Amino acid sequence: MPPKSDLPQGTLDVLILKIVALGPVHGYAIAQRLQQISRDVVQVPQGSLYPALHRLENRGLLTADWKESETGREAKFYSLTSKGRKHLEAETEDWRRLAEAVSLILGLAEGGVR
Amino acid sequence: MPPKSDLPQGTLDVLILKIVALGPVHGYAIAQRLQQISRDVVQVPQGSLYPALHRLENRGLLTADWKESETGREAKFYSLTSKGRKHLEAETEDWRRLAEAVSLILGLAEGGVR
DNA sequence: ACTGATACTTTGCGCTTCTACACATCGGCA
DNA sequence: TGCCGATGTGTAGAAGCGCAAAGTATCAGT
Repeated sequence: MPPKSDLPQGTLDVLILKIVALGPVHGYAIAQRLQQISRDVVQVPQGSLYPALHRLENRGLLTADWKESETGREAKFYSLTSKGRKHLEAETEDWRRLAEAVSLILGLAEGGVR
Repeated sequence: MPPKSDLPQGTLDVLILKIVALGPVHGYAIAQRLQQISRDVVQVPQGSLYPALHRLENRGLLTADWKESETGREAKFYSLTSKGRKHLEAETEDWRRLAEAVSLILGLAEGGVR
């Protein structure tokens, strides 16, 4: 079981947007899914999750509605706005480019740059 | 030419350590190499670079010596300590695990989790 | 009656990054 | 001679973000 990693600043937003993009979900479920899919590498504390959700809602990337959850309890279900969808695409592209660049650098051999 | 991406928190340290690991270099050259290798994806402002270097030095991961640079000017050359080398290995491993997890999540299809 | 899981909220701390400066030397060019 | 860009290091202020911690509430199982 791999130990968890703290999330770099800005990464949480993209992950949340992506999960929400798969269909309306409430906050608690988002954290569970992230943890589950990443096999415990990504663990989102509530103190990080809910402020992030409010942030995204204030930016107009998410909308929220109170509905009944699967367990019969009231929960806030988040959906992606069209603005959020565009943002997700851009952020995803950014991540890909960055991840490629970082991997390139970290993969450098002792020889240096040629 | 791809637009630059802002670096997520903590990523800068690993990149710096990696460049320094290839051989002693001064700060200015570190920024140049990062930008060059990443094809302008990674651009390190001086206001981010030097505080990061001091931070790493204070943590005992880097040591600094004033030497004459290639152009004949005085410059601070940074070297990796053994502690820094261990740290770099651990951080690199962390990055790999995280990048894999994030890519996994961002690569999810509309179908959701099975 | 108690514990654990579900579900949301808020506060305060600490850290990092960015923008914007400031300072200094050197080479090239008009 | 005067100016500008590149080289090279540095600081100050502001803004953002993630995390720990604590609080609130309901529900299922023991």
